[in-house]
Amino acid sequence: MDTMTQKKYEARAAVMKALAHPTRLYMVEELQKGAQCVCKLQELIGADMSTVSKHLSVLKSAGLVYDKKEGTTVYYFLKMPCVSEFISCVDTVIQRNATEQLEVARCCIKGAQQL
Amino acid sequence: MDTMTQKKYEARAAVMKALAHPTRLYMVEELQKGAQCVCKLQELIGADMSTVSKHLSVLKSAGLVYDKKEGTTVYYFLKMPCVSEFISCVDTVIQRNATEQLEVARCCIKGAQQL
DNA sequence: TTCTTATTTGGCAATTTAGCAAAATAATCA
DNA sequence: TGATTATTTTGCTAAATTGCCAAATAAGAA
Repeated sequence: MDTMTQKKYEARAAVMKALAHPTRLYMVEELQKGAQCVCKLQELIGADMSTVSKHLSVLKSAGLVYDKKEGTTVYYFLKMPCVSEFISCVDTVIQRNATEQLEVARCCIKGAQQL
Repeated sequence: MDTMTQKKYEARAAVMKALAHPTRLYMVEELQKGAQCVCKLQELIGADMSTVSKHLSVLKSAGLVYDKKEGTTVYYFLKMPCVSEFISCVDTVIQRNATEQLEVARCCIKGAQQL
């Protein structure tokens, strides 16, 4: 694999990594509805303010959000027009996995037919 | 955030995590072209066989691939119909980031206009 | 200027992840 | 059966990630 190709996968992985956390996925979905300040996100998430801020900076480094300061308040905006389809894809995988699991249970585990 | 909602984001993050590695993204893209045995993937990737095997098991645990044994050879198959769009979305983000960076350079850094 | 509010940064411990090497499995072949 | 090939598992160490706390910044209000 040449260097260019390697760089390509590293770049993709960097974006994926930024999204690979429950809290950050939640943030992304909230921000899809509209911009929010850090304080509001903290309220929704319920973690330490510094934790929320750090998660936002991870998303920002990956270029998934940008921020805008108004007074002392910082608003974060999502810049990922394809989020919906993106998340739908992930949900499709999850749903298929669940379905498969269920089928295995139904046919192979006694007492699971009625599930 | 209720438990159900939390579970949802954790499930999504688990899938994302499985994809958040250059090697695994490469594997996914190779498998999109068609099933491959571990040996072939190792050859393409050039890492230790055990490393390749472990990456594949991560993808498998996330339900992104399944495997089929033929003799001593194990073939891996991708089961993620939406991969293409998924990766396109990531690439879109990367490209926009690159474009923005370039614009910043052009307008704000002396000697960068000709880029 | 000092106080207050909103946010970011630095430090640190706990957990997770990555990748190699060696040992364990599994299936086929001689 | 013993040898061979393909793959997985285990053990280990190094590196990265997470989240809280405390300290540092930044902007506006008193």
